[in-house]
Amino acid sequence: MSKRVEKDRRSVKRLRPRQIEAVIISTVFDELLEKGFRAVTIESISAKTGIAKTSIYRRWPNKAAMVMEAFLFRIGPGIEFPSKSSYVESIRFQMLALAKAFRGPFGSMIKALLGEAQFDLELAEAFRTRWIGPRREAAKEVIQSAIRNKEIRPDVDLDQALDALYGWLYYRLMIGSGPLSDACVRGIFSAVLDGLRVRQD
Amino acid sequence: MSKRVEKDRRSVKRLRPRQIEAVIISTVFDELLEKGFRAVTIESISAKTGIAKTSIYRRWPNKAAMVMEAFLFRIGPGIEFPSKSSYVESIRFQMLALAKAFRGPFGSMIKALLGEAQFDLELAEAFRTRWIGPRREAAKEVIQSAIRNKEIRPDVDLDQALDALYGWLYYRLMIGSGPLSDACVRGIFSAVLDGLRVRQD
DNA sequence: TTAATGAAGCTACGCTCCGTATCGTAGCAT
DNA sequence: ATGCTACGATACGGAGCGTAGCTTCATTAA
Repeated sequence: MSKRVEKDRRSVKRLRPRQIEAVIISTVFDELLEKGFRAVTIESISAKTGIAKTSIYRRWPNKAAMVMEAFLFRIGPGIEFPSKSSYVESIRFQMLALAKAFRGPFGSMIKALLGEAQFDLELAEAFRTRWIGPRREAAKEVIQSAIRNKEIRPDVDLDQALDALYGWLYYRLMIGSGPLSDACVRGIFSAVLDGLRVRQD
Repeated sequence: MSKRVEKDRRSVKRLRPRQIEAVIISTVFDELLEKGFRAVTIESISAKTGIAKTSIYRRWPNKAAMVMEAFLFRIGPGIEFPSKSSYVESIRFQMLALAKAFRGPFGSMIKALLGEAQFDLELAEAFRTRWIGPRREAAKEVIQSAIRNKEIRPDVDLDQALDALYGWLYYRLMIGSGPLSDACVRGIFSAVLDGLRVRQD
């Protein structure tokens, strides 16, 4: 317990503010991966890093905010839309990549953050504005391009189109009603693109 | 604090096991509505009802299980599919009713339970098998009827169809990316039914 | 009627984590 | 050299968890 403190009594003894931020964020991220959201506590991070609890509370109001910061810092810009032969194809590939990410530790983090966000208004807001928002904007642009390119109907609402396309991914992630396999992505993607209804040709 | 205990020292003094179950479930439900999931604790329910904490722990292993029981007991069978001129119409109306329910306290409970389920395997399992599962089965039957009636394409996977139709509802509930208004339901429903893609007629 | 038994109540405990306050002091800038 | 700022240490009160030991009551069976 707090090996660092013992070891550093002589040499370092005290970290610079900038270092503290970085050390905490990286430790939080690692602990998140290794032990999950519930196991990460302010106290455990303080103990693990040797940084005083008070120093953590000086930066973040609570655990959720701290974890969110670590999450966003490490995740970076997210998953891009690759260039493909068509915009629809680009969306399909991005969705496959997102589903793949959802299957791993990244998915676990989203699960936990979104779960916790149900009880924490600020976290929910942060999740919306800092994670969901930017990604929706990027996706909207691609869809608009697809509309201009006459691949997608021009009369659909962009937000509604996004929810129709991506909603089920989060639904399956949270509920676990089915796999997030490539086959599923392809199936649902084409179902939504082409419609469930029998054609009245 | 524990007015009941004082008051009943003479007359009732001790509840029967059956009564205890009922009193707890109904109190949990009310508190859930009034104060939300996080504010409901085993200790607060014990204090409110005057029933000993130990008696609660004799019945449920933890708060989540207790809350789930209260939720299911009061909610009952859920929202039915009404008879309409077509099966697709029936689904549309049921979805409108579900969205309406999601807008109220019932939606808050789903939010909280599903949020908590991200951290509690047993609760997640209970949520899947006792809430999601039965409703999916009912929906599948309607979709199968719709397929037999040639309203919906026969080549779609039932689970995938369900996720395409309903995923966004849970997504919006959890993330709050947009309203759950009737207009939205109509928009997304018809988008998924008819497809986002431009027809290649 | 009386004893046994099962279940409730009561109390108290140890634990973890929260979030805050206080205080001495190290590191940096001037 | 001197001050300012931020860190580390420590301590605290509080909530809530889940468990244990014990007493008390209601029901049932002898």
